[in-house]
Amino acid sequence: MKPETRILIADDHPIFREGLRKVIERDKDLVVVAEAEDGEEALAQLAALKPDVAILDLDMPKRDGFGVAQALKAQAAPIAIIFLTMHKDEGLFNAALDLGVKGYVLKDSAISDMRQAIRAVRAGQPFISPQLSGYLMNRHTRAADLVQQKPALSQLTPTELRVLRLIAEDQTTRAIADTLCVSIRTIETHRANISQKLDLHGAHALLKFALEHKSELH
Amino acid sequence: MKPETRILIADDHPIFREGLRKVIERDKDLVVVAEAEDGEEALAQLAALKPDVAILDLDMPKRDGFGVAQALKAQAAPIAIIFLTMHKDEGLFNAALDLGVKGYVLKDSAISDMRQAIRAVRAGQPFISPQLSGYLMNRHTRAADLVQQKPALSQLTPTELRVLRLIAEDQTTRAIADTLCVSIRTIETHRANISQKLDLHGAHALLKFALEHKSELH
DNA sequence: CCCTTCCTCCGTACTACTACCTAGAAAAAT
DNA sequence: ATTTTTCTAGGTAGTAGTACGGAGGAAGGG
Repeated sequence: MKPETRILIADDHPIFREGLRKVIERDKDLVVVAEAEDGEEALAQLAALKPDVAILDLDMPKRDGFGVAQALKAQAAPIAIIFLTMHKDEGLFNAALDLGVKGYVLKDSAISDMRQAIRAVRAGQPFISPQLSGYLMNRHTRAADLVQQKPALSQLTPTELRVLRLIAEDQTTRAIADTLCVSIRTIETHRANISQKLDLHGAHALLKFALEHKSELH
Repeated sequence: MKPETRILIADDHPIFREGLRKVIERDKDLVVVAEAEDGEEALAQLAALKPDVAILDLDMPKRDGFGVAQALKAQAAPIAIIFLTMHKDEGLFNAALDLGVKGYVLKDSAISDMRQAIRAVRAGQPFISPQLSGYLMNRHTRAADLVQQKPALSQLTPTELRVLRLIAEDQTTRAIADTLCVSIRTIETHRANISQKLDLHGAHALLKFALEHKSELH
């Protein structure tokens, strides 16, 4: 068997690459199979060698790490991506997450964190440098629910909460009625009451709300 | 002036406390002013000394770290809290965040991360051990779209993408038609084509999809 | 005991969207 | 120059959900 993880490092500073390689290869099962000094070279190497993990500097000539990630994404290549950057840029960070990048490591903490990061993304787990955890908390928590505590889900009755959970699972009113073994009309009443309590109006307001607050419903 | 940060360590293992103290006090401006071996003692010390940061083990006799944090919260004490734990427990983690705890460090990475964590929470910033970043992502985005890769938005035509964006903004078919100055029927056709291309079926599948992939539509 | 809350169910009208279908004009690709 | 794609628009039908309305029974606290 061969449980080793094959890695590409893309960064335009040779010294940095060398240092990172040394750090990574302290672990015997992590192998750096390629280095690249710009985005084009990285893509070529990635296509040729199909490594398991790509460590991409965001600041590179020709094509930056972001561009490389987009290309990989477009190819649907099964390569886990770790972004490496000096800058704590929230916009870039969010864009990276939206792209599906699971690893985001600050160069400051690369020495201590990179090996853990590689193992994490290899296992499909995300790994975010803790200095950026604030950004992560800002996502979706768009100040709305952090500033004003949750919009009073507490005023809902147990049954209403249950219905709301099922709505969040994209169940139709009929399906919910079957699940709870009650009439459709009952569920419709619950929907109406929930909407009224939460001040929701319009065609899909309830579904939208349920989807957005899914995680608070469990 | 006195820019030093005063710290309390609460953990029931004396050797661990000693080790952590050594690590922390490598930095001259970080001072461990108190140690406690259980929750009661921690609360007493906190009340007496009013340190800036409390590092609380979750697993302690008499009153665990969670209980101490709740008590501090109730007193509205201006003490930043860092939870320290061996366990990767998602429920506990979420409960901690809901309590307002900003620092959450795994014991594994305490040696390398703790000093950064102290500085972060001292500045009001969160610090989450990266091994837990997955939990953080689960909190508001159920991570569904990060795990599976994108279902080919590329096969949509420009107009279809435009319509999809407006759907994601919760616009009704009529509103979209008005915005684009075309007939409602045209938008309905677009919706039908988009749904077909993305293999979406059911009442609100399109809206749900649009909401979940909002970030990829810009 | 009364009153409130909660859960249950129904009627009617209306809106929004889906699910099929056809079809013409313009633009792009071949 | 012909074919294909894209955008446009419509017909007809059905489903899902909203927006009102009303009503009975069960549980619990005053």
